[in-house]
Amino acid sequence: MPSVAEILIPLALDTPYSYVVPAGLELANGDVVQVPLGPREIVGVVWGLTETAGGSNLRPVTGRLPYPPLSEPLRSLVDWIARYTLAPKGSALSMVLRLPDEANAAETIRVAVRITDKPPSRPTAARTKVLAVAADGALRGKSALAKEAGVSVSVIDGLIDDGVLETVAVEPEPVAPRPDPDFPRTPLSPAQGEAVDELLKGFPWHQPPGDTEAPADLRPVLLEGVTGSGKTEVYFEAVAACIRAGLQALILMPEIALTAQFLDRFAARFGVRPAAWHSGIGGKRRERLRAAVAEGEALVVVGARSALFLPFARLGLIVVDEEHETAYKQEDGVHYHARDMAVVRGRLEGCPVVLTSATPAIETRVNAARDRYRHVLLPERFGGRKMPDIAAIDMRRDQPERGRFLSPPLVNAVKHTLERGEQALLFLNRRGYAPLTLCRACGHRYQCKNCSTWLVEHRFRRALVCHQCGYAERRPEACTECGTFDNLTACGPGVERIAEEAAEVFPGRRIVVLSSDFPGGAERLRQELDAVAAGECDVVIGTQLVAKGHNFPFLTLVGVLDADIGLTSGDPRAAERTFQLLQQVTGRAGRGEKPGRALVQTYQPDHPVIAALLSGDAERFYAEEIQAREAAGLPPFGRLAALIVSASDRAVAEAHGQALARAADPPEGVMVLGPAEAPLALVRGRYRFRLLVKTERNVDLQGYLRAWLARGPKVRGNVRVAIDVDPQSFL
DNA sequence: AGCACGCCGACT
DNA sequence: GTCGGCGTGCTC
Repeated sequence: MPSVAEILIPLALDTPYSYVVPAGLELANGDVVQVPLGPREIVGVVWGLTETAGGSNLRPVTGRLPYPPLSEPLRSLVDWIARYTLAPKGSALSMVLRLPDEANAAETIRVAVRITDKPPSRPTAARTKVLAVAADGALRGKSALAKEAGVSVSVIDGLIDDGVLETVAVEPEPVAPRPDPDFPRTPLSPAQGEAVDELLKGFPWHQPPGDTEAPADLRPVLLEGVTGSGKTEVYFEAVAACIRAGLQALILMPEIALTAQFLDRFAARFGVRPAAWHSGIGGKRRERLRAAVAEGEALVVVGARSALFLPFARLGLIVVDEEHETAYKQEDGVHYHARDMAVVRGRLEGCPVVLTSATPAIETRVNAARDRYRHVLLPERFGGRKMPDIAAIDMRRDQPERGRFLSPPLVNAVKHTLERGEQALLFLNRRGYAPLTLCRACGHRYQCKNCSTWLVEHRFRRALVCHQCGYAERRPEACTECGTFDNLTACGPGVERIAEEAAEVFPGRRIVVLSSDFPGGAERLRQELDAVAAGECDVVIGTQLVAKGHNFPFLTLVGVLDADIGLTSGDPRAAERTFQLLQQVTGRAGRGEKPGRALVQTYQPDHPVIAALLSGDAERFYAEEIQAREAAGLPPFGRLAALIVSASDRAVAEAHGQALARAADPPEGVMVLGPAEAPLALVRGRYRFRLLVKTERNVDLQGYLRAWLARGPKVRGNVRVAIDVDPQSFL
């Protein structure tokens, strides 16, 4: 009887394909194989094996590939994610199986040169310069040496040919140096020590001293502690314990937080920087790290959400840092939330999962409150540092002049801060100069021609820009609608406009604007962040990116320019988002010795979000918000989903979306909310139309959505429908 | 994801 | 007349 293998192929296919296993080939589930598919050969994974009677007309498996097989938990994760997200199984597999693309296998050349005792046969000026540098006998990379000597690489090559320099093959830089769990570290505070004990309690690989048979508790743990309470040091101890137990640990971080600062902090605890995994690491290095993970060599991996799909050999712990971060949401291809998938992977691997945050997501808080998750609290800042003092500036009373956005009390506070030689941050979560441009003559508002959003003026670039799809046009001199000359007006402030105002109000001060569109790109932005952290700037004007990642030790005053932004956005998570963001950004004040101060400009100081922020009473905010959600049947008590219809043609996307809406026929407990607030967006060359659905908790959302799709207009090749279960953003 | 087949418009 | 755009369907 021939063996038949079910092979899952990492393409948008729902089911595995069957192949005959040729005689002499032993296959097991999870093996990585090559199979013919149409005219080509492709990589797949053994998803099942059967014995079948009768000669079949199936094509044979070409052979097994020399990669570690996918473990059972990882295969279950693929199945689980495909089921939960309604994505084709093959698509889910493709997140796990990113095998080497030979194309970009280039790694920086691993050849170093060293001086020999042979003198150059023909000394030239350039050669002398090189020899002066190389005289110390140290090993250097070819290009590094050329650069240091100020000559071109060909001079070095000439010297190698001449025998003056010798080449030495260099061991590739280790991808995964071994962290030392017992590296000397600064002692923990008593509160931290207690949190560590509490955290480890119940971890299956942890034996509490003196307690021989403590029952394992595999519930995920929410590690909650205010900004500056030292959560990181606490979970580092869990990582250390995990390494001592001979297991691997994964630390997930939002992409933005994966900074040199964090890696250094890790190095201070463990002696070496951890292996880092993110979209930027490519080629050979990526493959070597992957292999090191699969062999259990890499003990700790710090990575962005895609690290969740690495083939760990012995996973012992997953930490999700800043678990409330929206960056954990994957919004294209397979839509998933990395925090939740981490919890699933932990369950499948039988390993503990720790979620950390100063401002947990509502759903995580609810899970903790209902004992689905354990809850470990760090209520105080580390080392007796005080929480910043937060006060409101009521904009109805302390109005700035017309056309200005900084209120007099805030200006004064900044001036005093600067006089003391300290830093101030003005926070406004709006890039560009002005969020809306309109014509004074005819009232025409400039809108993106792709998306349903206003165009944002970027004065520096002299352009109107769509923040959804990146569409940009030159800011017109005359209204494109009525032709009136020079009569466009900028409505509302963005960070650029605040910078303009700050330059007038704080003359002679060094002012920097930090936003994700920083001129010169991500690398320049990173340098600028470092410069700010080093105190080389007086006033920082920043968007939400300053709320995360970097610490600014000289910062003692935070001014929130418009705390009310986002409270009226129509997003069911608006209150939660705003609270988290403001809590994080005001928490930046006073990281150094000095206690910090935050001033919050608002038109509605009595709004529950603002009031909770001012009083520092996060508990009250969570309690009220949870109650409101429950009453409205919103997540985490009900569920939300979006159907995302996409097509390369705007009209097609829209028409198909509307047709789908008409075919909804919702049963009891399901509400089709209709198109999202700004339903249309252009994403990567395709128009997306978003339809929102809300269900009560006990409704089978997956089943309903499947039925709906089956009933709706037939999905043709150019139109695609994706399902985003519990979407995190409605903008 | 590729790749082929097929149907339409615009070129030597 | 054909070249080539892309929409459509198929791959065990």
